[in-house]
Amino acid sequence: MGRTSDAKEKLMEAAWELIWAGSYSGTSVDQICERADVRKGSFYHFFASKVELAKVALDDAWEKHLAELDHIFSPKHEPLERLRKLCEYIVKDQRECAAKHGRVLGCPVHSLGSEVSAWEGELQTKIKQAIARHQRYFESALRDAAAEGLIPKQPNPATRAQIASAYMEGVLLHARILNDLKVLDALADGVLMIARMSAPV
Amino acid sequence: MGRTSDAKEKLMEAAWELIWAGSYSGTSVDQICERADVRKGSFYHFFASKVELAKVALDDAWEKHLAELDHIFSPKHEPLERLRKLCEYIVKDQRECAAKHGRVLGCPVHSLGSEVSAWEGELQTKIKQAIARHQRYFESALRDAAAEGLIPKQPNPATRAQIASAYMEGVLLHARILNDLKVLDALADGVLMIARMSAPV
DNA sequence: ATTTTAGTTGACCAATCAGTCAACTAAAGC
DNA sequence: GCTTTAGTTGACTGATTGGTCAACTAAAAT
Repeated sequence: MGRTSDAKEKLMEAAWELIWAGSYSGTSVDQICERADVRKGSFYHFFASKVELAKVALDDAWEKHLAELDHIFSPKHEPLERLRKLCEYIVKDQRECAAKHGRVLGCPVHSLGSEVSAWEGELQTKIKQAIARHQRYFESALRDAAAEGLIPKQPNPATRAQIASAYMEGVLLHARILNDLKVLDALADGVLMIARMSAPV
Repeated sequence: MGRTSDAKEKLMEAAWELIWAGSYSGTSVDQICERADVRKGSFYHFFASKVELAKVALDDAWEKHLAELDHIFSPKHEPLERLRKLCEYIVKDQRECAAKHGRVLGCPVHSLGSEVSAWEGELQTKIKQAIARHQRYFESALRDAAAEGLIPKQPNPATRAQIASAYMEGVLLHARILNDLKVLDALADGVLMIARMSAPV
């Protein structure tokens, strides 16, 4: 079946890292090719366009993240322990990326999502789906926590999940802009405080 | 002193709107000029570079926002009322921008800040300053609220301000990516819940 | 009214952009 | 070992990028 190659994987990895560290518009196809050590002809052999590569790279990264989420949010862990584990995983991941790239990168889905929010197409759809699914993990854990009497029934798990995930996104964005890992130290406590807080008076 | 002109203001407004609606890298000098109905030569008569214009436009927008913040966070309002007023102002502003641009835009400082986070220079400095100052308004109101016994002493105002402002950023980012004004409906309640929550057990 | 000076214009630049293509190469399957 | 076919290459395109400049224009100051 002709010769084999790892150029596709190298391109995906290079693209994802460059877009994550910088931005989609600010990353050129030439840069991606140079980083992947692949010629441009090969790029367009594997991908129809730059945005097509972004889509495939996002898919790939999200699938890997999903596997991790399923592990973290396994019902074998106590509900609130799941949230704590998620925070620890994210902080660990941010630390590793910061060590690798020399700066804090934050959440790739939200960085890319914010930049291309005005577009229409599959990339936008994938990003929205990822955010919605991520929130569902939160909601599930919080519903279990409420059912087990670990947290108040009000605000309800859906509302709480929205607040907690928005907070988490905010912290990651903050850490990226300030390029400061210390911002992440408070993440787990903050999420758990939100998870346990009671409804307004 | 030679002829006068409003080209500088027109360029600043056009640039700010285009960058806010889209992104810095995705907005070209030609686009900015076309929108402002100004020729490129005039652009470089007033601004040394594209990034220079972004800096001045950010300064301008931030100064206008600061005036609004001083009004909202006036001690003549009750501490928690200040936070509610801020939320209402932000939601109102987002509604107006959405009506004007046909989509929810979120916070311009954070969108730009996230995109250019890897850069160094004055633009980056200005963005970090704006975020820090914004958080200080939160902290001041929360400290007053704690002093007046309106909210628990723990978590302390600084921690609470970090959580509340990160949450707010997260909600705005969420609203932008999902392009949905409904996301903002819960903002005020969420901020006030965080303002009133008690420390973890 | 004339000089001064701030602002305007459109042609221009080298570099870079995303994307194309025909010729070429090497490995897999037979 | 030959054929098939997937992958590689580098030169190429036209459009766009940020930025320059000398000639020009009009209003303010004298």
